[in-house]
Amino acid sequence: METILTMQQMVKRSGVEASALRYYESLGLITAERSTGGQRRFPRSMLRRVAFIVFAQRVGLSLDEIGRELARLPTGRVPKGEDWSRLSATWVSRIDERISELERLKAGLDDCISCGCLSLDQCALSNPDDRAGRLGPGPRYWLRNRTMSGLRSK
Amino acid sequence: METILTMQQMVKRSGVEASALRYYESLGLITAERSTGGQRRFPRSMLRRVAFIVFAQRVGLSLDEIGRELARLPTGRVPKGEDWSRLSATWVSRIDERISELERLKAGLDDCISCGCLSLDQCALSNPDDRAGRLGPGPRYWLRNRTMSGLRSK
DNA sequence: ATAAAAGTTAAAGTGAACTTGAGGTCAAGC
DNA sequence: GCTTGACCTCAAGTTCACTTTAACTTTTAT
Repeated sequence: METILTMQQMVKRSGVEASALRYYESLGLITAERSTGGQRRFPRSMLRRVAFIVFAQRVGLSLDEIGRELARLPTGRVPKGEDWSRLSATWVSRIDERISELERLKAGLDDCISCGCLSLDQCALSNPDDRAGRLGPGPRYWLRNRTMSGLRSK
Repeated sequence: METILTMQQMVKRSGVEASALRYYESLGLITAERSTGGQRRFPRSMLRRVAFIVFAQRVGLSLDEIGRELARLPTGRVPKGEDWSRLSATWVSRIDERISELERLKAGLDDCISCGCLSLDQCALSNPDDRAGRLGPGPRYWLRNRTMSGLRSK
């Protein structure tokens, strides 16, 4: 178990491509030391940071949000388990929200799609007012807020 | 209840912006008659088609997939409730998959993030091999397949 | 008859999260 | 010492699902 990893080792162990890791570094989500020749040398702790990023993305956070979360980690020392779990504590409600939306959609498959109510006027699931109220400027944003990221609405 | 709708009426009743409706038409997801002057005139049945599109997006399908679904509708007659529900029948399993992923993520918040296992090597939730096997060419696609659209894997 | 509102097209722009390419440098093994 | 594979930077390209803009034409209401 080396305590310092090269780019390739990071890629292998995290499953995240080099280009993505460089991109994350450019956003300040991760950091790396440099060899005398200017190549990246990652402390092992970065592996966990990358894991957190991947995990958070699956939960539905944008890299921007992830950056803000990571900023709340203690500086100057390697974060401990409890530091990480403090961050992810707020995710549970987001996950629950998205799950319940999916449950509603599932229920709506029969109730709403197969019956005549999918005229958009009467259906609670795809009610334009409902949508307009909750979702702001159109389906693009609505999708970003509700389906794609799924958990970003507040 | 007019049987033919103008653009504005479509927008009002569907909650989907005119630019999006034009875009959908350009993709062949919806169609429209034209007035003598070249303006779009939508049959009422298009409202339901748009509703289906919106619904399907919430479930997590891409417009491309939605197009393929819509292609399975009967041509030559206005689709009935059962036609629609036949299409959406396959979604239930996709929704269930995504829900159970979210459940796993939720469980992982404590099990995986806060403990030491989030070194990516031992953790089943963010195991690179697991990911690599399921997700193909990297996190970008992985995110498309699993988080963003959530339900597209087969 | 005319003004205002609504609609048209085609092309370019947007934002997120990367990826790709060009043109070079670094490090390890023989 | 040299080759080979890994690595570097910076800029531009990609995908998706739209939106915006510009320059015009239709429809509707007065």
